[in-house]
Amino acid sequence: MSARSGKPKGAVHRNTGLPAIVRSSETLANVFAALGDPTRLKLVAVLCAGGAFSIAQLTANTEISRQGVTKHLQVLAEAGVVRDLKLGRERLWQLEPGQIEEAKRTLEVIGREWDVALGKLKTFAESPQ
Amino acid sequence: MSARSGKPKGAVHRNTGLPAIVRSSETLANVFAALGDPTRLKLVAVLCAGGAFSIAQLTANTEISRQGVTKHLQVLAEAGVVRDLKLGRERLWQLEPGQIEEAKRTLEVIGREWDVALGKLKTFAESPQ
DNA sequence: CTGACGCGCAACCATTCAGTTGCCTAAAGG
DNA sequence: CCTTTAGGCAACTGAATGGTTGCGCGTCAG
Repeated sequence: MSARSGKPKGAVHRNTGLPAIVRSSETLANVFAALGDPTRLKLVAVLCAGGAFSIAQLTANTEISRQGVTKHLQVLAEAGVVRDLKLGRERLWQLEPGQIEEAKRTLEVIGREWDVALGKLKTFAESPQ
Repeated sequence: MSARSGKPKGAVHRNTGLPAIVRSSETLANVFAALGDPTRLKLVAVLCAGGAFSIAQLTANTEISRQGVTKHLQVLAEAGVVRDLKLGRERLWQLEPGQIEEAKRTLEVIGREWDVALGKLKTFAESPQ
């Protein structure tokens, strides 16, 4: 902080570039955080192969206990990445690709924005004087 | 763990579907985890606007101390999302979009895989017999 | 030279997190 | 009925995380 002077932090979310990245950063960060664990990433990988799987089935693919898997699934559910549906005495889990789609779009925006910035830098460097 | 017994974890990464998602899940999860924090997400959003920023500049946009920002930048750097270059007594940070691109591709694969699975389910449900 | 600035290192604290174990409930099935 | 199977709830532990403060070191400017 110190003597860096003013810069009213509203400057971050102009409507110029990076649009909803900052706005809903909470929700979005939740999605990324949910995917930011090897075990959960594997769970998602299994679930995206289609269908709905029970906790016991999902546990069979991991090295951890059933309760551990349950906790991970809850994290994914709170981030809106998966959804559960009860069936008899089982609880089946399936992917809910909405939030993943949103996260993907964010990464696209970041990459695009970066490319544009590079282009501007280039033209600036090439401009005479 | 309990009755988890053997299970040669090679069964997880068949080459059947979900390709490199599982293989380099460590690295990939690191990238997602790095993006899975509001402060870091904002840092990335600022950095993707182009150019290289010093720590002091980046700190001005957040509510936390300079050391806090430094730590976050280190996390991002270890995930390969940003890169630093020393210049005089300053240390400038810029985006390194390679890993972000990789992460984006992963999300694309997940979505596509899911769509394919839905399609199969549909045709199966519609098939006679 | 001297002071201010930008930054790194290390210690420290509180909170969260991943994972476990133990026990309890409920649905099937013989 | 009794037993098995799938899962939920709660408590607990160790490790990681986010954040802070204090201090020391190089670098630039007057």
